[in-house]
Amino acid sequence: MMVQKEDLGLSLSLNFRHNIPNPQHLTLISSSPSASNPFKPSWNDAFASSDRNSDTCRGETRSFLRGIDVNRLPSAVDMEEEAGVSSPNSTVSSVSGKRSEREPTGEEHDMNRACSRGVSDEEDGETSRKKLRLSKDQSAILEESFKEHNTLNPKQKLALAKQLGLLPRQVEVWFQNRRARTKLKQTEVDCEVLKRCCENLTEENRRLQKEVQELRALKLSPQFYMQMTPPTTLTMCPSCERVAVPSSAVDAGTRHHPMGQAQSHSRALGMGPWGSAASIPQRGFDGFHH
DNA sequence: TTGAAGAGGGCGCTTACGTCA
DNA sequence: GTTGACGTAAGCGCCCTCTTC
Repeated sequence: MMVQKEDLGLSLSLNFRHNIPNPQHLTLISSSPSASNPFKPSWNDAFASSDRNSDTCRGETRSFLRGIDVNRLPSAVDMEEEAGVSSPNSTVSSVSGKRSEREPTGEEHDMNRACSRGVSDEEDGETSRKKLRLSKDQSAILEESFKEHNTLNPKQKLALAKQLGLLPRQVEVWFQNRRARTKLKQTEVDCEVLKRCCENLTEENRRLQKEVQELRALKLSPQFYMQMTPPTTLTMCPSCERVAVPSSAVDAGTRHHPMGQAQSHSRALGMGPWGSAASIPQRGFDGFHH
């Protein structure tokens, strides 16, 4: 289904109420409308006050939905509509996520059987689980709804189920699976970013190790120290990130600073903050200052 | 005010089915 | 026609939050 795949790329930054490993977790792509408004309360409140969102979507899609859905169950829809949301014996609870509550009634079981496209009653045994395939239009509408809000309250669920000619349970399952797919996609993206970050850090570590080796070589060869041009990696000013003039390691420290902040450029000498244990292994510099 | 019980919803994991190469 | 990979609808158990008593 192309719509879903495309939308996966657009909805990668959705936040979930649960299972957020880190509040500052990576959020890379946020072009989805749901990304800008990922939190449930505002959406639910908006829906509770009026069914504007659903009505808008419904108005655009209801017309062409009629008669196109191979799985459509008008009788089921009417039954759902008649079920009161607040009633403890309502269909909402009977089709909600819990297994004990999902035990289908006789009529609901018949609906589920009827939803099994192309499966005859003879083939559909009591223990077999026949899956229906949502139509492209149904998936598209669900995607549109998901873009607006990635969770549904019972009212929304019923409205969407009615609109699509599906059972509320089917809408609920679809949203659950859709959230799972979005999270999986986001996890993959985060993993890629972390991998690149790790590679960068590895490269940085390699560079610093090399720098340490160079400094150690300088330490072990003081007779060459004064004649040597400092390694280019050692002449970067840590404060202004300008490369010092390599004419002299000593001069490099003060050449381009009007205030003569020699301590900022003492790195080539193995002194100062960069030359201390702050960023370079201490054992490499023990005795170097003394 | 506090705590137990139940309902409802979400998520992770898994299974089973449909589709396609 | 068969098969394996893949996508996805759906089942199940657990956890959390909220409400009620």
